[in-house]
Amino acid sequence: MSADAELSIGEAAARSGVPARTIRFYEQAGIIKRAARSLNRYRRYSEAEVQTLRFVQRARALGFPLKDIADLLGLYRNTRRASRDVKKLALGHIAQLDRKIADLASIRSTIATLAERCHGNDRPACPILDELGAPSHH
Amino acid sequence: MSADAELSIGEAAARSGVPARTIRFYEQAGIIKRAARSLNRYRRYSEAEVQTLRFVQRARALGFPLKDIADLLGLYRNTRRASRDVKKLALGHIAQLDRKIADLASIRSTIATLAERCHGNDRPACPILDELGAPSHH
DNA sequence: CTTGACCTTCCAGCGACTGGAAGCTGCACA
DNA sequence: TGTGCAGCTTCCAGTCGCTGGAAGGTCAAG
Repeated sequence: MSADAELSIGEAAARSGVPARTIRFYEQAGIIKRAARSLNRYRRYSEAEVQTLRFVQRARALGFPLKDIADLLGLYRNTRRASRDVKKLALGHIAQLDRKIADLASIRSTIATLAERCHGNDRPACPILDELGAPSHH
Repeated sequence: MSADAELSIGEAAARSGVPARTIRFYEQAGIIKRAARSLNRYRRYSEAEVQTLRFVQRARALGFPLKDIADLLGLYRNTRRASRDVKKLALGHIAQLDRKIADLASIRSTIATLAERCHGNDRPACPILDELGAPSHH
């Protein structure tokens, strides 16, 4: 039950994998609570807070925006949450990802087609530039 | 051969599809040249400049960063360019896109797996939060 | 003569950091 | 005791590609 705050920000960074600067940023951004301070005004962290930092880090690695992560943390800490709410956030994020992937794939395919048709030699003729400069042929 | 600068920024915006604000931004960012001004200091655009704006717009729609677009515009205007240089830019961009798409797809798959295992009901048990909060099981 | 649409400039914010500057603090070593 | 350096503090600025707002000048119509 030790809620002791024994770690410096650098130690919390090392243990959590979140850079010290980013920890300060998350505090400033309101994602995590203001850290406790020791007499010299240095931030102090408990293992529980390191745990929270790891949570944030994993959620970021899954591409969740910080706003969603704040919500996820709230749900995480709320033992009376409904898993429905968590799933809703996840599915929303998946939908976002699908949209982005589809956009990028479409772009990729367009450029790839153009690039295939470009000789890529020392002469100027180039279907890529032709397409970009096309006088509104649609 | 008319290099007449007869259009206001609003008209150039309407003809090119690039918002007036964005045209000013492109000028400020050095993507396009400083526009000519009429007596009242309003910007004036020729059809050729509208053409350039469309070029930028199409390149943006293909996800090229503005830096690359500046280069592409240079190549576009240089009739002695080598198509090799254009293709190189395009292939570099494709590589970028592929990396991004792979990242997003991997994330998507991870979240989807987690979400499938989440009941999404009114009870708190949730594999998504379990995974995010896992105490460094690796 | 006033209204309203257009144009001008500059400043700020988005998201999620990251880097730098300037200044304290703490600890090891001579 | 000094000295050096790592680590901590704060705040400001930059990234990328816009977009919004404020405060003001200009112009044509009613």
